[in-house]
Amino acid sequence: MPSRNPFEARNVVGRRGGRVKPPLSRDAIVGAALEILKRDGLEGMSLRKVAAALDTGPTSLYVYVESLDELRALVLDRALADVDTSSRKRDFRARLRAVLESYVSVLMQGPGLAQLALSTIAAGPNALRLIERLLGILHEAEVDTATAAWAVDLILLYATAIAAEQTQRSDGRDALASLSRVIDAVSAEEFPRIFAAREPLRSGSGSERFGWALEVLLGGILQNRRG
Amino acid sequence: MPSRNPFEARNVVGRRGGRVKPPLSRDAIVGAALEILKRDGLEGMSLRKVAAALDTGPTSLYVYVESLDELRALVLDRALADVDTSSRKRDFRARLRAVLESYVSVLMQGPGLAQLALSTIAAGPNALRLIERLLGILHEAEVDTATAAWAVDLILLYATAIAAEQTQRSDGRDALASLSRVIDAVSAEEFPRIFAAREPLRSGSGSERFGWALEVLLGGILQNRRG
DNA sequence: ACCTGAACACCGTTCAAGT
DNA sequence: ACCTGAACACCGTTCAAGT
Repeated sequence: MPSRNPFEARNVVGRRGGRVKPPLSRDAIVGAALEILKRDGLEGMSLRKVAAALDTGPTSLYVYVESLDELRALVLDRALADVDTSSRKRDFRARLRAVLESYVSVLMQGPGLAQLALSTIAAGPNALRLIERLLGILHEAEVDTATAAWAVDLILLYATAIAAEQTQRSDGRDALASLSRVIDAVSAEEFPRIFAAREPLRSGSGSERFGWALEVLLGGILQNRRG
Repeated sequence: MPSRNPFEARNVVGRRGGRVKPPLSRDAIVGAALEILKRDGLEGMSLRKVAAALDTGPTSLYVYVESLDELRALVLDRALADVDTSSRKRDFRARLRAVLESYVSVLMQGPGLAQLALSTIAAGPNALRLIERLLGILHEAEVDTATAAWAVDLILLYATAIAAEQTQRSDGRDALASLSRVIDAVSAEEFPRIFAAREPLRSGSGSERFGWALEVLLGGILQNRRG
């Protein structure tokens, strides 16, 4: 008896390009979708492409996934599994920074991931694990629970937005580079302050600005405790 | 001679529902698109719908607009024309808050506007006007130019994200309400800190949190001046 | 229970042809 | 210069039918 179920055989026999066709499953679908998201961006991740990658038709996915929206949420949480929350650095600032840098670097693994994180309120198990860890670090920094709850929201919002800004491109051009060109073209008469600030508006590497912003947020949070 | 150009007549004669069909123009297209965006959200704003609203075919729009991406950027800037930057309140904090509240309320005029602002780096004339004003307010608050440049970025990022979070819905359900349900279901053993913070994580009206976050940002900025 | 093909109601964009 | 119809290469989702 090679298999108890006659249909099972298909999973073994079905091939594409000589490789065995893996059985469909929620996990397989989410994995394939994440790969496509990293490669083709948020708009490029379609149910039809995911289905094609798994050697099946788009309708088959609906057995495992309710809608594209649900798939997007699953993909986001799957990606967040790679966030390293284990930093044991002594200083709580360094710990916070290490965890957030891991989060940002995960979101920057491809175009679309950060955009997905911005347009979806993350609430899967890996998002919860990250939130739990950030709450813990703020607790060690003697931030009360009520303040920490709002602070985590603010910090994650910022980190996500940074990652999105950094990976954003429109029409294949780097979006920040386009902004830079607009700023350079501003007239001193119409927008004197932008003109005066045109250097710092464009300057600073991603991580420089990230570090500064983290100090701003942390400083502001510590001095605005609600508890 | 009723008209110098025989084709001109079409604009006068062409009607739909008894109303005169307005001539196509960049402005008309952007205006129609903004209306649809406010009603149907970002994904609902399609070139084909805009064309239909203007009683023409989708291909006609390409005479005035390069792509959907360009149209989106134009629509965002058109919406930002409604931002009131004229506050003359005495306290610079109150001034900053008034301008940002106007910005957020504009983005909350419908679903999709805030989402659009998050996914597009705003660089049109109305975005520049807003940035100019914020730089001015920070200057009055004695923030140096270099710090102000980064600070405006941070503040706008936050305000935009708040508006997006607040107007976001997935599958017709309020997205924040969904999150609230997830938090309520969290186990005290697996995620003790989230469990402990479940009240404040959900609590606070939009404007309460907005006010707090603004104090955090401003406090942090004032104590982290780079100049 | 799982998978499929066909169909429906949409998309953005291009291109050749018209006025 | 402006506008159009037809066509191309895509979408998400549903439904009836298959194993």
